[in-house]
Amino acid sequence: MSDGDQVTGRAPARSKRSDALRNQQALLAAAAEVFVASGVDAPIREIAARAGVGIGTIYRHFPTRADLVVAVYRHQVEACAEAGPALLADAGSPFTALGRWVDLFVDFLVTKHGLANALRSDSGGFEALHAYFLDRLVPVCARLLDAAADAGEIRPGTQAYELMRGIGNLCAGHDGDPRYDPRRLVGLLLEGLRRPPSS
Amino acid sequence: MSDGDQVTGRAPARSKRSDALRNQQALLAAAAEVFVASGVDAPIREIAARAGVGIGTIYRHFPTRADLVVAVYRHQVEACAEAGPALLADAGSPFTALGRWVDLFVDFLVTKHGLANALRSDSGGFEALHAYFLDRLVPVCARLLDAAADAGEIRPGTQAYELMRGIGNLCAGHDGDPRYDPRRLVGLLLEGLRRPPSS
DNA sequence: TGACTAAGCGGAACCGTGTTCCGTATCGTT
DNA sequence: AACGATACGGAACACGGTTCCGCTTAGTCA
Repeated sequence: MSDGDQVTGRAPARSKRSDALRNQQALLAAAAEVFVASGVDAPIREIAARAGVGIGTIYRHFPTRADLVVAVYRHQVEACAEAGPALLADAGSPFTALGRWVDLFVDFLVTKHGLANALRSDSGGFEALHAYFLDRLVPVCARLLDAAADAGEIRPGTQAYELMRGIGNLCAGHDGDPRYDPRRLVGLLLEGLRRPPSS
Repeated sequence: MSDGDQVTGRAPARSKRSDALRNQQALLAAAAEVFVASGVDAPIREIAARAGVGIGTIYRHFPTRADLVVAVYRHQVEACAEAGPALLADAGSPFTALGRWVDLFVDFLVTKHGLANALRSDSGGFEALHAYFLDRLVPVCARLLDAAADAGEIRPGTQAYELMRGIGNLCAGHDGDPRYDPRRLVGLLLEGLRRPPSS
């Protein structure tokens, strides 16, 4: 890990210099994009270029590839968690918010997917991350679902864990096969969640 | 595939020149050794060096890594199959023959292990290979078991498929962890097969 | 047997990645 | 403003895959 906290703690930003912090953020964002576009095996240089930093910088912040992947993972979980309430407040309707949120969640899953490979050998740190991810996101999703249900936009009674699990499974087989677009199916799933027009 | 036959056929050695054939054999043997020692991701150069040929030669015979791995796989199955009767004839006792044969079989399994990875994407050719391997080897093992049982060296009634499956499973978790030596356990398994001294 | 041809060989050279290292730029402080 | 610590960038190196081409040699034919 490049910063000093455990999975359960918040990022302490223990850094000294402002530019270092800026670069770290840029790197996390760039890596997330590149991972989505090219998988976790994307060339380091590509990530550095996208972030607008040198190669040395990336190695200073994240000595190993696993460090970077884990950091992105946590960053994405955080972003997802924080985006929930924000979307609820900003988007036109709870259902729209839910839709946007699910989109972020899918981004996250795609990134997460190669992660299992990148972390083989990394002892049991993987399970801890997974638990963290569930603890953090299920409540957020639940709140979005509740809001949409309260607004009468979707049928009530859907369980957040179940929905997230379903989305996760839809994203699982994703191997770059152009014939299989998980996002399309997830969209369908959401559509199916809609309350049937009150007959 | 570099030679032109299917899984079910014998190697046709359709080549024209003798040295080409020799090199192909040397390459198969060398690759098998290197795969056992360093896994299927071993550098091409290392295999070429071990076989005493140039890099170009390896690429001419086996254009892709999968080609080489498949060829080694089939070569090993063949070697295993042919070694059975030979060992039975040469070794002192059927049990010794069985022991030696199992040793070869383990070599094969270790090689085979990384194979699944190397063949992802290679359509369903993998299942065909697996079926071929079972068809070819189960009878050989069965004959060794029968001979040893007839000689009173092991308890009768052991099923070849079951034994092979068990050995396969013992070799499965093999990740280069020095604390886990499949061969040791397989030895134990064989020892357990021995007929208890007729009480 | 010797000349000839093309199959086959070796490995230098090239490319794309990961990784290291150090001179330079920048930040924050005094 | 000056200065030391910190961080930055990217050239340089290491390493493995892949290509390509001049040389060697097996096999043939007279």
